[in-house]
Amino acid sequence: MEIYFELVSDPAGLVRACEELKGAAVLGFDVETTELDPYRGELRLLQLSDGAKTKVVDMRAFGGGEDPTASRANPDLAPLRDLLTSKKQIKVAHNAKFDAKWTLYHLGVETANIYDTYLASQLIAAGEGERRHGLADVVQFFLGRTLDKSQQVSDWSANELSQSQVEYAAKDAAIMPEVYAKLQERIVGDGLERALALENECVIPVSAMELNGFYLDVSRWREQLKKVEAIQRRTGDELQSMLAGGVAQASLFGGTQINLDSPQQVNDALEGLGIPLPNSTRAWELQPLADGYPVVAKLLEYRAAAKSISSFGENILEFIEPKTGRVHADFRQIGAPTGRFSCSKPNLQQIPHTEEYRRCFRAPEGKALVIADYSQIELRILADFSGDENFINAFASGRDFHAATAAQVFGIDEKDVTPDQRSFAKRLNFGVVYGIGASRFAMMTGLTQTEAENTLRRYFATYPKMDEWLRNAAKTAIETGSIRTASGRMAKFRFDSADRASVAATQRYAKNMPIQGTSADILKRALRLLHDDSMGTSARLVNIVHDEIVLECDATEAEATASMLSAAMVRAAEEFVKQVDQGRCSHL
DNA sequence: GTGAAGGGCCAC
DNA sequence: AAACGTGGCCCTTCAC
Repeated sequence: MEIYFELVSDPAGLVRACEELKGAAVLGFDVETTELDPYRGELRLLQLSDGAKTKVVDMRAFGGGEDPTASRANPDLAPLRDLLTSKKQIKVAHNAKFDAKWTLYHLGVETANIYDTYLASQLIAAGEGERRHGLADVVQFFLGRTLDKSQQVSDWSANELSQSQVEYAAKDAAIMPEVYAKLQERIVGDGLERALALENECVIPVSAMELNGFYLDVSRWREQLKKVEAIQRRTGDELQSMLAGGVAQASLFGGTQINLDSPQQVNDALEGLGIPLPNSTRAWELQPLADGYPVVAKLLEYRAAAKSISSFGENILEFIEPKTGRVHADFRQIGAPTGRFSCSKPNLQQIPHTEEYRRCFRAPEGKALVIADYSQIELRILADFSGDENFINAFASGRDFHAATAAQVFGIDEKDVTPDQRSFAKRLNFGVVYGIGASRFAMMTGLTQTEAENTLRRYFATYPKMDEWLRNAAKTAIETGSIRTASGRMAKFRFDSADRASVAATQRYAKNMPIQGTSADILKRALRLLHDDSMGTSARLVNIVHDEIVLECDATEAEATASMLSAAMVRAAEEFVKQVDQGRCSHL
């Protein structure tokens, strides 16, 4: 495909180019950079295209470079900024977070009216199969054409870019309006407009969050690490000697050393000691044995320390960006088919919730962290979806939710609920949104199969409409092969109807997906509302953990930021479910 | 050496 | 026939 493009490298040329594109309703948008990380590299080219006319802007000619100071302040770039921030035109980009981050950092502007073809493609696929969502894959799938991406990793730092490089850059932007048209047709056809709007409106908040990064107190972190390392050494030594008796052959070098991190070797050693082994050496299987066998208790102690060292040790410090002194993790907007975010490098969504670890992620001097989470959001969504009066009633303000459930299920007064009964109710409440069955409930509570079945039966008899809703979700999944969240986000699945396990897995997933996915819808909506509300304030998004939002702001604005945050979260939730509490909101 | 698979465990 | 959903990351083991 031959395309018409123009390389723009002077102010007058840029004015003309932007003038030519101003009338288009849809603009393809792409950038080429020397690195993947905006803090590390240079924004080399910026491409915009209405599908017919394509402009490739040589950013180096406008003061571009690794340091964004010059390009951000360059008045010659005003026409480009106007175009990007114009709400009139849809900016179509593939994985727009990437382009948005570079333009945010190097041009100082928030791109408006983003349409992300990567997210759109993911929504349409609805978690189905092995489909890939790279631009070339999407072009192949939706347009039936092959896109050459070989120049993507070429050297974009050269002073003189080759003709094929510039042409590649132009093509990537030029094809976007066409990709947009095809995808949008499917989005509308599949009823995914609202879900995609949520996603597209989230791109800027997420881009900003990644650029903001999260401050980590390195000395507190190392302090904690030292403590755990000492525990690991001590428990490791003790465990070695306790296990020694169970190892068949003693080493020639005195002590018998086994690799404590090898489940296989540990398993053999435990067996040698005559310990009745469960199916695996997983913590929850070993826990019941810990009381009777000190060596098992020691193993669990060692494992906990080893896990902390390996997953939450020195490695996280390597993610601190020297330019900012902060951790800039990678958030995937549709990390799970349910719509949940995932996070990596490092995963800030799996930091242990204990005080020793959380205190390391603090606000820098003069700043404050404001943290808010939804209270029992998934259960509230289930209550709202099912309309079950008894279940909704358990949420009445001032009540202990799990105790209220226990009272209803066991037919007693709330003040007479025993700790055991409350614990059963709590585990049922959590399990029910995952489609728990009697066997699993029996295993986790120690009840017999029959007792577990009876308890479950009593639970669902107490909440008949909830039971009905869950059964109906499972039925819908089997009959239609798909299920949706409140925003219309869809999950498709294939299953083997002859295979009971596969059908059961599909039914469990179908019960959980709309709930988990609606929770994700709500969080995404909250991020957008919050972004708009926080304009002109000191509040900055620094982390999200499924139902929790973490902001950093000037210490003097902590109170105001906390009110703003919970207000935005409540408003977002109310767009999808009727009644919701803002949960806890704290600032430190 | 590199990479996939599997066990294990952190978060919600 | 009995496996409660979604992720990421670490380690060992084993094949290439």
